Amino acid sequence: MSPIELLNTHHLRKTQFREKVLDIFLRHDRALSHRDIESQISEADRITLYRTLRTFEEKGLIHKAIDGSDKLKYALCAGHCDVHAHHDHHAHFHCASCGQTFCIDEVQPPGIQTPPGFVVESTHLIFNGRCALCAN
Amino acid sequence: MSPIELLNTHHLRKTQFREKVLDIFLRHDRALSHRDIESQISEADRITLYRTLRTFEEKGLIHKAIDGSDKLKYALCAGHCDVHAHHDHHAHFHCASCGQTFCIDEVQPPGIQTPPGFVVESTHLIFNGRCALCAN
DNA sequence: AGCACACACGCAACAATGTTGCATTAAAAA
DNA sequence: TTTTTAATGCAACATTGTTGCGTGTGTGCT
Repeated sequence: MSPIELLNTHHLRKTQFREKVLDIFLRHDRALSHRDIESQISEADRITLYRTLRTFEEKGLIHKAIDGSDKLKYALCAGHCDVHAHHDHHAHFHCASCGQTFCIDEVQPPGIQTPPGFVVESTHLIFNGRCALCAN
Repeated sequence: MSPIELLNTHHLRKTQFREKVLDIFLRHDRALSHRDIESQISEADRITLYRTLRTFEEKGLIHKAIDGSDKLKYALCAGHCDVHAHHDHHAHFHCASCGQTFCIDEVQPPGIQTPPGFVVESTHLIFNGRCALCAN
């Protein structure tokens, strides 16, 4: 999947900036923070990036990757997200050492016994620890 | 458990400010953000609160309650945390409507099959949805 | 009780992160 | 190509978090 294809299928205008951002996501198989992305685009405009990420999330290209760190991160949706709802029920692994966040698609969050009256809309499962590189 | 007892058992100095903060935690059975606490103390000093919360977390009185919102929250430890390690493997429910976060002690996070080399140190399970009050 | 020491507090200054408004520019439609 | 619509870039501002330092307060000691 190329940046342009992604923009087309999600009915978004094709701009240089958006293509750059998507290209970065496609080249990294993990969740990225605002800073991660900004530092990889020369002469990136902070504000435009904030708005680009918000738009991408609203249109279902990316979703928030909740990893338990204080930083908000985003990851490319695996294709089953759309405009109406994110199906972000998958798990994330956050490395406490290098700060990187990886998507763990294999693990399914458990069912819930919430108190009566509570309605669950999405579930997040976070594993915190050390990645293969930092564990040694 | 009273504020003073908590400070004593954790070997912390008893100050007015700390007692106020602990009193707020004891009166609310849920995770609180910096803002939540600040707004309940008249003439609270932002910086002192940051340092108080950090100290409380280091000494094992409170722990970070990761709820998937962009805000960092803290909740009182249930007694099994200490100076050396937080046993924060329990689940949190975050209401998307009112923003409140509740601890769900009954649910146990599942085991993991992480990629080889990855070491898990803690697990967080977050349920996002609507609480009993907001669901109607 | 009084004293000394360590620590907590409160303030200032700064750094990082996120938001809003508006004029300009670029993409899509006519 | 022209018109229309949306994205961009900049300024200004709001919020959140950090660091340094002088002052005040709690605690242990004599």
